[in-house]
Amino acid sequence: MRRPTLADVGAVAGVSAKTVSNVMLGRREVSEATRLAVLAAVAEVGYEVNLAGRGLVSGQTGRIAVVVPNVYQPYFAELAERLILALEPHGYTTMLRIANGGAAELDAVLGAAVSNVDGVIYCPHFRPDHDGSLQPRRPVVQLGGAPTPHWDCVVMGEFAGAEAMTRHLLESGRRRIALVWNSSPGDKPGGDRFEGHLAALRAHGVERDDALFVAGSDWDRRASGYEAMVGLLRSGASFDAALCVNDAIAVGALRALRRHGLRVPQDVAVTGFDNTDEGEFTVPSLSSVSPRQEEMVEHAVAMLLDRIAGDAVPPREVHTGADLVLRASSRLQPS
Amino acid sequence: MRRPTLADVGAVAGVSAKTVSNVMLGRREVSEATRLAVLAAVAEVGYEVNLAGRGLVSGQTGRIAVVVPNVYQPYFAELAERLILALEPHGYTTMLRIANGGAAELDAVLGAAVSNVDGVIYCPHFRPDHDGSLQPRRPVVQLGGAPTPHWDCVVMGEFAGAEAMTRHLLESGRRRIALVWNSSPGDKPGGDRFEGHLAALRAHGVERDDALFVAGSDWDRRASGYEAMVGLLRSGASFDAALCVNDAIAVGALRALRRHGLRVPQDVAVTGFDNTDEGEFTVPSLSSVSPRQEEMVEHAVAMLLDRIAGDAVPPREVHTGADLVLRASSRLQPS
DNA sequence: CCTAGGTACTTCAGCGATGTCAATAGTGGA
DNA sequence: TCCACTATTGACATCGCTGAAGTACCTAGG
Repeated sequence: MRRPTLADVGAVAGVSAKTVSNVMLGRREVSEATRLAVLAAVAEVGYEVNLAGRGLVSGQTGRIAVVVPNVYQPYFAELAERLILALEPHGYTTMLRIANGGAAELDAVLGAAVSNVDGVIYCPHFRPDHDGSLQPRRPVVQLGGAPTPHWDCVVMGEFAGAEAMTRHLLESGRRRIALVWNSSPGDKPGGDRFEGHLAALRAHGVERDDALFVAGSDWDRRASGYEAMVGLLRSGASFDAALCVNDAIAVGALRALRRHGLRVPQDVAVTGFDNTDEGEFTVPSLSSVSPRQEEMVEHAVAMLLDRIAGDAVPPREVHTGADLVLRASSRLQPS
Repeated sequence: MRRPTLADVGAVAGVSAKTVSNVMLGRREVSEATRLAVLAAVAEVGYEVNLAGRGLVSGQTGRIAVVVPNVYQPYFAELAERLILALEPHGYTTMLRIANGGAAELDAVLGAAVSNVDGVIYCPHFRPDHDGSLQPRRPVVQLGGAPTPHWDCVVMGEFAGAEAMTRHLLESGRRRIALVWNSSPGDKPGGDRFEGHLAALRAHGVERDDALFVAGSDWDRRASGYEAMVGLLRSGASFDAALCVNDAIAVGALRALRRHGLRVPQDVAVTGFDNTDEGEFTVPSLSSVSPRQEEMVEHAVAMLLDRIAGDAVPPREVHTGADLVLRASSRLQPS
């Protein structure tokens, strides 16, 4: 029960292996009669192209690695799904790789772990501290996260989104806005989301208060947001809003506030980031920044295909927008 | 800038390509001195094994296709992540394929779409109506869903889980248990979960009432559970519990009940299935059947590896257990 | 009738890696 | 000193496929 080869098909159809190859590749230099005979033989013996053989000749694999920190987090799951579906029509299959943490992520992008793919789409979790000493061996496009000058980046509207959401809170009369972030403990806040938040504060003449900054453990799990918010409540800080770094953290924070007897949004407004499906069903439903994933994925795929085709311009940055999705958790009136 | 080959490494190390190959494969018939020299040369030229070449010789690809209906649904996302991580230590990389709906799913399992992998792990969405006329061309293990006699199946504790949860509801004094299912409209309920539910009803002498069966659209999205529950409420049926076919549906149902002014669990107990992370953070937190995913994934991977190794016994069925995770949504006392 | 040019197909080499088997070097014993 | 044996290493063929180049046949134009 050996897997049939081109030669086997050719023997059945009465032509050479090369002619069968030409038919499989859709070449025109094959007569219609031969083509039909070959296709019949292909069906008869159940032939399937062996991509190893083809790849050996072409030097291409037809595969793209998508590197995400995890996939149980709705944000990355949705991203991964969109990427898989966007790559498919271009003839690429997707190797999904789970890698999180600086070293593992960089290895997944730069190391031997992703050999045998034509390119990499990298969705970072932490800001990678890559000093540029290692060059990627194949085209890399980074999707989200803090941009680096080492490869192409699609930068989501982090700054604009955080700024707009903070402005929304300020305009609703909130003044003491807590930040529930996901940096490792001891870390300083940073990144474009943080900068966007600061910009809005400055624009409204509100002073920044570091006592209102709290970070969960290094996972952006719901439980981490819960812990972080519990910590903030215990610290005795007073605040009337919580800008959470993403929806998962916000969901955890919502629960902590509820447990603590605080009403959302009357006592504290809560907002998230990513606009995951889940936010529509929380109690109260969650205001969030929607990052236009579709647009991001489109850009990432287009840039990667350019690179694979041999485009050699220096690394680019594409910036996408962000939209506010306002729901009950940040309105003054309860839903 | 051609990609270096075994011969290139050999030229640097002063040995033949074959010896380099032996080093890469970890063969013992290489002296320690040669081994070190080769490894140094590998690092120097940045050599990476070309899997196309290796695959051509070995006839293996080192890849497994994981077919899921979607990945934005936490149940499948968690499953996919576990599978990827479980396959990695065995030297396999995962091609994640998104396929939903009977035809697309079967094609993804049987058709040419998954050629060039060593095996397939298939997580079905609908019960596949496969008549067995098409034989899979490579080892297939089905993970979850209704078992078929056509390939190996890991059957989660659907019957046991649904029975236990229904029993729990009955023992808490609930008598009119609505079923919020995910079959297409017009479909009859079915499957082991349904049977498990019926068994528990029978055991308690409670009669089944088809007016309490409601199905969302064919997606197990949260929104679908919302719609389904709205429909049930509009129908005027009276019920004191809702056994939802999965957590996503349950989350939607919770929202619909809340909107309608019904209290959970005081007026209506709500339960889900899958025990996704999200259920811990809903309001109220969600009772759910936990399917022991870890165990399922373990079995699936083990069975697939057996098959790939050439195990030719007839298709097997492995049944895994299920655990009740009881939270506020099905307790009589509010949390 | 001959030839140029096209069509349809075949033959051949080679992509990179590894299995087979032969060759070589080194070791210990007679 | 020579031989048998083991431990390493190398030469070659091969996996399935496709690009390049070649062959056979046919048609049209002279």
